[in-house]
Amino acid sequence: MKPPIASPAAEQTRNALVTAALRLFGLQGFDGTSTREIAAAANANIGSIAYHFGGKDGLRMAAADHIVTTIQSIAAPAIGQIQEALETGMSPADAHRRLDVVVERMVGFIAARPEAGEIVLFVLRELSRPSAALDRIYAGVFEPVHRQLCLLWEQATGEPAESERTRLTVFTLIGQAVYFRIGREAVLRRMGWNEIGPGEAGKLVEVIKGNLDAIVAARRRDRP
Amino acid sequence: MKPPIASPAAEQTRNALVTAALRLFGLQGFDGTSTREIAAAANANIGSIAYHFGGKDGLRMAAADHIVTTIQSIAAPAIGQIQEALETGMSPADAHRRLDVVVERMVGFIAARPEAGEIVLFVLRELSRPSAALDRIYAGVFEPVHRQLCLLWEQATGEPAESERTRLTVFTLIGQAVYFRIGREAVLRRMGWNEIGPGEAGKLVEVIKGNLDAIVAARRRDRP
DNA sequence: GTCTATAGTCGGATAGAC
DNA sequence: GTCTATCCGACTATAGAC
Repeated sequence: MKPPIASPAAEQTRNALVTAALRLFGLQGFDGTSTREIAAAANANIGSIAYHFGGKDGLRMAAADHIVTTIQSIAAPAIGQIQEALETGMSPADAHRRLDVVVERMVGFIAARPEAGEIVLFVLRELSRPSAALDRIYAGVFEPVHRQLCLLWEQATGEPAESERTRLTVFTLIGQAVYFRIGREAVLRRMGWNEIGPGEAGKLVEVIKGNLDAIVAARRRDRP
Repeated sequence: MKPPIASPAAEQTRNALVTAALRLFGLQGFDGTSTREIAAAANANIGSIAYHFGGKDGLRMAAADHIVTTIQSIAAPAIGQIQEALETGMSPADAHRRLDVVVERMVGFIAARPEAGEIVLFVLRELSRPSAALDRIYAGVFEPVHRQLCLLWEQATGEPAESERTRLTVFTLIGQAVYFRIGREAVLRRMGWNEIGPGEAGKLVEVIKGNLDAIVAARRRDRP
């Protein structure tokens, strides 16, 4: 637990530890990372981990919380805007356009942005080996974002937001983006790329947006 | 290295170790799994790991090789059949139908089959932290399968198999399936499912096949 | 081929000095 | 609050008995 009154120096140590832990856990996994390594990367002392977080597990939870607040602060304006539009009503074309924008942002964030990469990798590791940290991330990020997208999908296609098909379809959209992070190594080799930078990310966005457009159009044809 | 002449008992120990290692590495990661644990799961002795594989790393390579031969034996007939059809020529509709079948198989394999789950998890861990083991898996499984799919895609849509867009599109297809393994925990929670069994897998197949149909149709419209 | 014993390393946690 | 020293447990690898 965080002490009630924290000096600026203490807060700085805390932040450095959380940041380093997030990066190293994401890159090497929880088991693959030692507290000594984290302390060294944060220019902090090993003992400070126990002091600030009670131990390695506490540091994992703190990293998860950090992710939740980070993403929420990034996504809050976008979600608010969508929420507002949902309440005042929007046309299917408008919803479709907003979906395009979301895909663009999501692909850029997940597949290409290096700072975001740490977060994505951390979350993926939590997904593959769920711990208490995942519960917070799921409740704070995953579920609300997925729900928003389902609502947008309903506006764009007319399919009920909470229908099984809609929820699964939204997962397939997310999956297309996520794969370019997960399978990055295979993608790089097969494409002959050295990295997924802005240029490559643009190509991914184009393809995934093309897929989205095709799927939305087909679904809309199903419900005239 | 495998000794030149192996008794049946030795071979059995070897196999038990590789099988156990594959499962545990996939579930817990390489660092998260101890050789003691593997030996116990295989009903073998700790020393036998050093004897048969030289050490923990050798066991990882052996597990990778096991995956390659397993998948190749499963996929060989399907690939041969496609290869044959490619040589004698096939209609776009025929190619599209074959793509549907591939998606069905792939989703069933990746997302639902429990025995396959071990393999998928192992591969995903290798992708996120590439080692020499990944090289074999990539060359033996990944690259050839992806290449086949690109050829099928060309037959179905008319887009060149090795164009950037085709290769990326095939990755988005794979990504849709893979995500249901990676993000399984999030999917289960959001869908209110307890597992991804045959029933759930059927729903995934339906959605992903629907997506595939929509994308293929759109691409074909682009090249009349 | 299989197993036991052991050497050597590294990890997380803690107590106590400052 | 920060840092050092240290304990104790767990791990891999190896040597040698059988």
